[in-house]
Amino acid sequence: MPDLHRIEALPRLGGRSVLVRGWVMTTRSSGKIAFVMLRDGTGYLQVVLSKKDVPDAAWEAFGRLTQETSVEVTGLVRADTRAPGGVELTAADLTILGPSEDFPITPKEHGTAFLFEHRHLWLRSRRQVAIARVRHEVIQAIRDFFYERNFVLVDTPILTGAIGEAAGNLFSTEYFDLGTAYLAQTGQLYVEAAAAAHGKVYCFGPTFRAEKSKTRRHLTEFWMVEPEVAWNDSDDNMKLQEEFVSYVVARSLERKRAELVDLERDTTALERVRPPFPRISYTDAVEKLKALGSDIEWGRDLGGDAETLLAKQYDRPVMVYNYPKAVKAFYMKENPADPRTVLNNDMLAPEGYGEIIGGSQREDDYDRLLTRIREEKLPEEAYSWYLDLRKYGTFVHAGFGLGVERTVAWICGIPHIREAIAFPRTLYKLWP
RNA sequence: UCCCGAGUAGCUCAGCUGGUAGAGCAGCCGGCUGUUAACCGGCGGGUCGCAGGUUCGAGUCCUGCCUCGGGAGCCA
Repeated sequence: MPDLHRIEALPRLGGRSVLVRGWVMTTRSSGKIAFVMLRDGTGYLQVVLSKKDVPDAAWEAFGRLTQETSVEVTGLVRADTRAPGGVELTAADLTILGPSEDFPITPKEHGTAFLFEHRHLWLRSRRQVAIARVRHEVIQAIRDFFYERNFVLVDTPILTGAIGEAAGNLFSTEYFDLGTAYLAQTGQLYVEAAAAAHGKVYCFGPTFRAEKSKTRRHLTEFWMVEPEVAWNDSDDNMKLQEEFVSYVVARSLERKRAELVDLERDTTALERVRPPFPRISYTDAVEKLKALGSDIEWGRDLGGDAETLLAKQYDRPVMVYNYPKAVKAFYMKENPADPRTVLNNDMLAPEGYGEIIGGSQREDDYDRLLTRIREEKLPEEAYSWYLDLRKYGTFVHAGFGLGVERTVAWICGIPHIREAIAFPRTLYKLWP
């Protein structure tokens, strides 16, 4: 029997006899000649069977092929312009390895509810395979970016005591004799501690939000990468963000172009994603939005509609900085030039994908931070270790969080964030 | 929590002002030696989300409930 090869290797094996294993996507036949579209995870291959050239058992097996049957095929690799992909396999033999009865996901249309009920099987479809591979590249690019710049990865806890922001939107669980533990909604406070140890750090892991959000931009469990850099101010922070996002997009274009083409993504929109990104202050953004007909008022956070409207004015991600203090988290540093605002910024992706980054320079003054904790009526004791960071050699520092699924959804050009993760967790989806 | 929308065959949907439930795909049988979501002919397939009400008669009208989708709020 010939050697086993993956479909991705076949274009280089023209004229050779090979063994391929995979799953049947579709079959077609015209009486005495038959076609099988096969996938093995590395690619897609058309197999051609001619009744007179294969054993009777193989021809009979073809008749029993159904969608997603796993098979073993031997044959001759041949270039052929009639084959999708340009290469096909002229079968010498075909054996069924695992039958597949009534595969639920047919080549026709399905609704999203049905598809997510069958997410474990939907993952096999061509489109979902392409998205997963772009995600894989995005994550690898994230790690490479920080590795190349000598950031240290620090894994932050998923189980935490009362910390972060208000506890109402956190998942909770009993934790031995210590009372209630919460699932982390950010690793930021911990990376701030680690930044004083290593200078440049990041954490990367799952985050949990118990918000009852039902939108195409929200998940209850999502992946977030959060760099934190000692001695960076808000301007440095924004500079890092635009370099970072440009790097991730460029890597996706460079190494996953075929997948983006599969997804019918307009890659010219991604080619434009290079520094510098436009920057606009919150105050100027409000004026601009008003001129565009929005009913936004200074002091309110930007809603989804306002974000989309603003982002549409630019051909690459836009950074909005210095929001009103009242609508932002306690740990953000007050803007010395305008104490009504803080030194923060959001990055809005183009094409309506919304906020992919939220970041800020952190409050590094002990007394002001304590005042803010008290103003927000947060449990002071729980933040004693966080306050310690300002007590022992306080330092200017800034960081941000990037949502992986939102970024992947934007790069892929898919309408819903749920498709950007293998097994999404949403308000009504805990299975499969 | 609030506001919209949708539940009819395995799937996607149509079903008008109330009058005996339909199509395409999938499945099964047959045909075809180059198909590209192949095509052609045939066959089977239904508690119309649930409960109640109006009516001679309800998939269709009314009330309540359930489930799901989108959006608001919150955020990545």
